[in-house]
Amino acid sequence: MSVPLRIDPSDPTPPYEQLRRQIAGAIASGGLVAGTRLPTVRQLASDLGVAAGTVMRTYAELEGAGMVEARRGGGTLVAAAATARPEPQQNRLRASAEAFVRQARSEGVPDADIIDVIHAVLRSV
Amino acid sequence: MSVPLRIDPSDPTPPYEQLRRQIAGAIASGGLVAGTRLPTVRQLASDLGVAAGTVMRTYAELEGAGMVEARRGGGTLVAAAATARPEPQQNRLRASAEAFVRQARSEGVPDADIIDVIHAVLRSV
Amino acid sequence: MSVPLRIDPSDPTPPYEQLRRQIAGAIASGGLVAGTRLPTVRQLASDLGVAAGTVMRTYAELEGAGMVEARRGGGTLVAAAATARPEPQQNRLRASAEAFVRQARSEGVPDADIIDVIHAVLRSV
Amino acid sequence: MSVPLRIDPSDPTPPYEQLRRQIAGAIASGGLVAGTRLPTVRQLASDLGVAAGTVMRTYAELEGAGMVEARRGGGTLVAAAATARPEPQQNRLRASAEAFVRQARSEGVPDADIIDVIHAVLRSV
DNA sequence: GTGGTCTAGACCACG
DNA sequence: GTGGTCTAGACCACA
Repeated sequence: MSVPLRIDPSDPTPPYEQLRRQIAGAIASGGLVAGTRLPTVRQLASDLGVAAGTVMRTYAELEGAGMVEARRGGGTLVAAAATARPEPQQNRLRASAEAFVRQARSEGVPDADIIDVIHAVLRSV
Repeated sequence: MSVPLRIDPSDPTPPYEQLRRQIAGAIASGGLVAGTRLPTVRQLASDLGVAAGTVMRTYAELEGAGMVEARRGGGTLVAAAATARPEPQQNRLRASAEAFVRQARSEGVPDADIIDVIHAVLRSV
Repeated sequence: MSVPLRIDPSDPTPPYEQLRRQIAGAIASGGLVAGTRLPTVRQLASDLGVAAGTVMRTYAELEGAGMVEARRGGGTLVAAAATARPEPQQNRLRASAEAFVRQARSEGVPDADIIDVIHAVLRSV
Repeated sequence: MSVPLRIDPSDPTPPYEQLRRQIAGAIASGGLVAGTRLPTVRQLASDLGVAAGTVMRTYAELEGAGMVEARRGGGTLVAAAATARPEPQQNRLRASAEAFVRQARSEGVPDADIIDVIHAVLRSV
């Protein structure tokens, strides 16, 4: 299961932070387990269309938080120490749902519409 | 039940945007109903310890999104038509919903549980 | 042929709006074509003798209207899709056009002359 | 031929100035001839949904410019001195067309669309 | 160097 | 008193 990363240029939250949250979230929720190798700085930068410095900063912050370990001579790995054991799927599902709901509400979508769109998607996808 | 607004200085998301999301979320979730009067710009600014211009910008963005209505000399009110929303967001909402649903299904979560968790989150968040 | 921008201090219309109209007009009329790079915020500010924030606001509003695209570290460009415009304005445009046409007709101006004068103005203004 | 006055709350130009321009324009173009009596301050204020002070300021500015004369004991008249003789309709038509085009462009409407909407209106009205 | 945000205080328009 | 704008300068994120 790959972890899809993307940055929204119209979001005032700086790109390095958008990225940090997504990766941190994936680690905390067990989507990324200890020892997993993260993409190269340059690789990820070009994938996302951002400057290398932006990705570097993201990795640096994650390392500062102990969630990631930079190996001398190449490669950034998800840290063993601070990593979460894969949690029961219920919690991950819940976390995803919360993220989705929060975002929708922040865009002014009323609760009723949130429910509607979920039903619509379940029907169509 | 008043709506608690707060700013996290350690969050790289700019204060005006943190505020915007909280108010937008409160309106979308029904925590703030149409016609409710928001705190005055200067009042809220001094409560939060930020400059008046910061709150002004938050209100301005909400007004631009049609969620709020500012009256000169009067205050700032939650807009009556705070539900009708333009196209673009509908598409983004749909895309987010699809991503969420796909992920859940890929983990074997039954549709009924997807709906349940959304309702649970709407109630609790 | 460069586009002369100027601010009239004696005009009660706020400077950021005077500027916005001039640039928007230039784009709409084709005086500024897609991809053209606008002056930097600080450059234009010092040229006009206003604070940088004033120009920033102008650019921000233009970006919100989709007429301009700002790139961090790069400059501010005339947007490629500077033509696709949302609904509401179409209605306002239509209303203005109807008012204009009604007035002209009520004075006995033939349709052909109405068209002629519009073309003449588009050429000269 | 009545002169339609309206204020646009979403226009950053202050209401007293929006009003001033419309009346001044009507006088200059001959739409309002010398001696014509303007509406009462209170009357106009309630018609437009603005405060009386706003209309008072408008009238005061027009009087300062000599375009209008306040009569002791009631009534504001279009001044004889500075008033324009009714101009040939060609010029008035042209002035209206220019105002329409400027507004449309300031909203980002491309020239082609301006022409289109005029044709559409001519067909439908 | 370029866009973007924040501040602190001043002044204006409106009710 | 309430919203809205401007200034002047500082600091941040990005390329």
